[in-house]
Amino acid sequence: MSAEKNSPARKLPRDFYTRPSVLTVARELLGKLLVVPAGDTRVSGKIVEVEAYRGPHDRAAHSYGGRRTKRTEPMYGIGGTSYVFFVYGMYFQFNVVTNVAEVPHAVLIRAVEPVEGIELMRARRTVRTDRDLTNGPGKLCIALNIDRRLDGVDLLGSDVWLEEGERIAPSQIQRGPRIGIDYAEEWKEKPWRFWIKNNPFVSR
DNA sequence: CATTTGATAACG
DNA sequence: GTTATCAAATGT
Repeated sequence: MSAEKNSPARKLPRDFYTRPSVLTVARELLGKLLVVPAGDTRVSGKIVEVEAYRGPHDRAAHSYGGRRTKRTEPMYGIGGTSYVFFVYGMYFQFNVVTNVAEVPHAVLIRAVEPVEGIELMRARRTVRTDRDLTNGPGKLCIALNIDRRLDGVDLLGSDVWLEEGERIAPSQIQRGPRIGIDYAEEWKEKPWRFWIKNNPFVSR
């Protein structure tokens, strides 16, 4: 496993992230592999559910209205930067920043399917079934050990990154409204959540 | 349905 | 500086 530990050849390139449409990037993130190294091994998961946030216009985005604080700063970085934030007093959420610098768009990773390091995930999460390991945005952060230390890091670096994965046919992709943003008025109905049809690891 | 705390905005 | 409000969720 150490031979491909950091497999740079499969890492998604900068221009995957800097494209202008956050919706396109969100859709194409499905099937990709999210990797977080753990010592000499890797813990990873296939992305099966995402949501796009398109600030400053999107009322649901933390960058709504151009809000720029210490917390939201990473969103203004270049595409391919990570944005990890803390919510509800106990959970982290992992996001991939898209577009060019100064345009605060991001994609929230809502669920992944465990691929590598499943034993480590089980140790970190104490749940009955493997299905509950990573089927939610807060859960996957615990399973993959994603926290504040990964906020604002470069996804082309070696702390956390994304790799080429399975190609998902357009017919296998479903879309619908985002979750947990009841305060976002007309923006809450935008169908900016994408997931892989029938995948058991999509959040409930 | 209770939980739990950092970030943020609104004060003064 | 201090205080009040609330949040891209989860476990039960």
